Amino acid sequence: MNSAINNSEFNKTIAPWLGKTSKMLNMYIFEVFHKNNIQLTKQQWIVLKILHEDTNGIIQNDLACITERNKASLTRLINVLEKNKLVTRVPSKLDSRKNLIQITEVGNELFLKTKPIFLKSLEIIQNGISKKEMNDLISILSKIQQNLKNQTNLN
Amino acid sequence: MNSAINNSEFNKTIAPWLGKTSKMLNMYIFEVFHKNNIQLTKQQWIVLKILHEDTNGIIQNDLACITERNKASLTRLINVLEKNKLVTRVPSKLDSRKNLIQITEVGNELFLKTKPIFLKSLEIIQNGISKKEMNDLISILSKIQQNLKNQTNLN
DNA sequence: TTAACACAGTTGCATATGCAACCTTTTTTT
DNA sequence: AAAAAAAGGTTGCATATGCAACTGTGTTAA
Repeated sequence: MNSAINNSEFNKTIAPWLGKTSKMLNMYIFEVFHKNNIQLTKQQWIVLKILHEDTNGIIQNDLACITERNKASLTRLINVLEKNKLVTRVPSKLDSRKNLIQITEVGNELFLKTKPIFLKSLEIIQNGISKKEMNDLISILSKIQQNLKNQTNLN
Repeated sequence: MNSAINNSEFNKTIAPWLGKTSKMLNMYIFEVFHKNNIQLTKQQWIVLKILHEDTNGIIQNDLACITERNKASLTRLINVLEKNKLVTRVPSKLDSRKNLIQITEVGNELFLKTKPIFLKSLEIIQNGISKKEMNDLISILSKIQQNLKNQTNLN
């Protein structure tokens, strides 16, 4: 049970920090939503956010691209959201392959209700971290993302 | 498809950066392993790493704690690893509730084979990031983790 | 000592996610 | 125009993960 002191090579890399912090954040958001009787995951929330900002609707492939998941994952995410009446699939009239995903009124209301809660929660967990540190953090993560993109594209 | 320019409040928080970078990293590691014909996920690798360092074996609850997941998740992670002959469940003789999870020889060999590959991959994606930046990053993530812990503990 | 409690693991149910294969429909090639 | 290729979605199969409920075992309190 002694995981405290561990200065191995591995633990000086981002790998253990990134995954763990990200998981903790997801759980925290889920918990906050839960306490407020909101049945949403962070992932679902982000999809709602995007759809809230573009009420014309977005086709699944684009939504997958924007939210950084593959289309199969997005299909299922939309399935859940549709099951919960938060979004609808509207078949495109111009191209019958496409679905336009639109946020419903219920979805929109839920989003507006959760937005301040979500942002407030993020504020709390960024407590004690300066604006500069936040910018640094984002800047470094950007670099890492860029490196990751370069790696996965080449070959 | 235009997700490029987006300076909303939300995008200045860690939320979108953390999740995305973490996911990209997991996928990258999986891809690297795949290319080297290694059937392992990053999560599995980390469990192997811990078991490699403690060949006496570790009981599931402790392993869950060390790897920051709940015991149900760990059970299934171990199921996969056991299925693939990389670890074994050894029932404790002192307390028949407990299982000691031990790495097998096959698991150990696989771990040793993958370790340099893993570390090399991390080096690559940390390319262009100074030691100071890495330390800053880890320090900030530590703070965030601490905040998250405080939040989830208090009620 | 027996009843209550605590601990270790597993399982059901749910979400999230990726890859590969597949079906339709549209676009491009020939 | 017919064949080939590409695009948009869905589905099967797999892993990862959490919560809550449950089983079995050990420890404590009455």
